[in-house]
Amino acid sequence: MSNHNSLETLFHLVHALKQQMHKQIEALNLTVTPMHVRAITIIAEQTPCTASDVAKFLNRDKAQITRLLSALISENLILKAANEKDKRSQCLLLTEQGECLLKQVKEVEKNIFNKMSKDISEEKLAEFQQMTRLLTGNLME
Amino acid sequence: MSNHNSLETLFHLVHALKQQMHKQIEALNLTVTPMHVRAITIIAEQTPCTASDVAKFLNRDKAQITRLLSALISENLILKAANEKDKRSQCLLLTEQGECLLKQVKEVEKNIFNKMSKDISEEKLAEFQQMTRLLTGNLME
DNA sequence: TGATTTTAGTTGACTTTATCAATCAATATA
DNA sequence: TATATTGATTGATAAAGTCAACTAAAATCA
Repeated sequence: MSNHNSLETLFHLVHALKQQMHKQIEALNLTVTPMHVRAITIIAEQTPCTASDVAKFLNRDKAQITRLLSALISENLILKAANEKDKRSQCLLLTEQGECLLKQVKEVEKNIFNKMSKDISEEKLAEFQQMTRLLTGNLME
Repeated sequence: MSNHNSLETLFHLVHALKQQMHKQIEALNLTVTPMHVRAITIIAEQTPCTASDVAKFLNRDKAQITRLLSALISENLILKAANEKDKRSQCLLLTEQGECLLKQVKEVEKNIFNKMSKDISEEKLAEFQQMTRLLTGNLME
């Protein structure tokens, strides 16, 4: 496995993923972006969840997260509630509209996952994910 | 392997890759971007190579490729030569400066690859790449 | 052969993603 | 108590990306 080809192979896969996600989200006439989707999912799955949590999970700059969350608030998909533990931060919550969107998005992700993993065994997929995590861990040391 | 986690896992890996690449390119005081690097590598490895070839290889829009190549020409990293087979297109070639950059970039990629694959067998890596290609193929059908 | 369709490359306009720097206030640490 | 760190915001800017429209060359069709 030569180094250039392996890196390029991964870039290709993720690019294909993003294109597929874009296509299916668009087909549902949803106006959210991939990063919106990811943020909403994180907020739905972590409790409590602050901007800092999202930034850490995604390993992104605080500035980007602030803007991303601000957009989601504007779209009435999430809201901020005071964090009793820390006056500097706010807890993020999905609105009803956000919950509704999350359901649609989950469906999209399922479709994409099924398409991607067609004819591939659960075992192989589990191995693949394990390897992905290993590689990521190595890179982040 | 749940669908959301698997997609997220891949995004994390590629994000880590890009960050690592950025860090190492910056450390060499090179002013190129990741896409510059990828384009230069493609041009070096395909003969003949036209803008259309690059766009197809990367599965990107022609507009982006035109701009990318234009930037590389401005930086004197590549040049265009008439394509005798088709008056509409031009063959892309690396300049000496481009060749020099390519060598540095190859070193960066090798470092990243070695870091990423630390303690992982060649066999496992080959399997991983094979799987990556399968998944990409499924998505692009 | 001429008409029509497709393709290579360019430009315009706009969107999405992303980071560094600076700042202020709250919290943690020495 | 003084100092350092952290949460969030804003400014400024860069990189990556796409759709649309266009022109000219090439391919295809009748």
